[in-house]
Amino acid sequence: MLSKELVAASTIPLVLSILEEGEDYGYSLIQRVRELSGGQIEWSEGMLYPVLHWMEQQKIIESEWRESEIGRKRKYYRLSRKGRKVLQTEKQQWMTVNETLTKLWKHQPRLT
Amino acid sequence: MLSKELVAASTIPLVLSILEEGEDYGYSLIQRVRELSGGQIEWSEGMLYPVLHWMEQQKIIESEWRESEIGRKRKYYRLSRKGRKVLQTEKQQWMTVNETLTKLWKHQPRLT
DNA sequence: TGACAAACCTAGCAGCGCAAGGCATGATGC
DNA sequence: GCATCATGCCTTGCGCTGCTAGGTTTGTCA
Repeated sequence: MLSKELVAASTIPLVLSILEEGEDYGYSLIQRVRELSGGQIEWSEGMLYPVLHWMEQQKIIESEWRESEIGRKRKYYRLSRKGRKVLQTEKQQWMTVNETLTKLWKHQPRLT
Repeated sequence: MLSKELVAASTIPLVLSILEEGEDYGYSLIQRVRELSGGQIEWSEGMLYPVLHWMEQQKIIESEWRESEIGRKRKYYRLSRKGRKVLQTEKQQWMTVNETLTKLWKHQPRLT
């Protein structure tokens, strides 16, 4: 189980990154993330839906109610133009931290 | 400037990783992180000191007041045995998320 | 017909991040 | 001799927000 801080930090980048590959809906996002992470990342609906609403309000994603092939209604989300930009800066930020950590992890620890 | 979520998620891994290389004190940690990140990560004292206290209380780091060579008192921190274990799981968690994101970023976005 | 999975929603409040403010001391400059 | 800056540590308090817990609807399968 991941720390809640790490979950908080990665939720938006993950949602944006998945939507970059094509539209998707909430319930499915939860499962995609579980699969992609090999079961390590477990989102609850209660945390995801509010995030999606916030992201839509910020206009970084757009939604559309549609009937799926199997006859069930779903709210599909896709990236907006602004969302693509946000994703770029999120990527950048993530990589900054990642590089800082990686730099430290490459060192052999000093012997003291 | 990094998002506060990302700062929250990376603080403990960063502190532990720096201390893995050898003991250090609070004020210096702030500067080390600034340098390591090329000025991207800016910790405030108000957020760091409480974290250090919490970490000490959890016994993942240990502290010792010492007079530095230049005659100023400093509180030096070092990793405990438990801290090394925590660092391992933190690393693992970080890499899990990083790999999930990297996996997504490698794809060419589908054309829709 | 009732039980489960799929799919979505939100009120409410516990908990905590950190801005803001405080203290002490050494060095530097004039 | 005294003001100012950099170094170095500490904590209170409260504004914000994450997410638990609870809810609804619809389709399907036995």
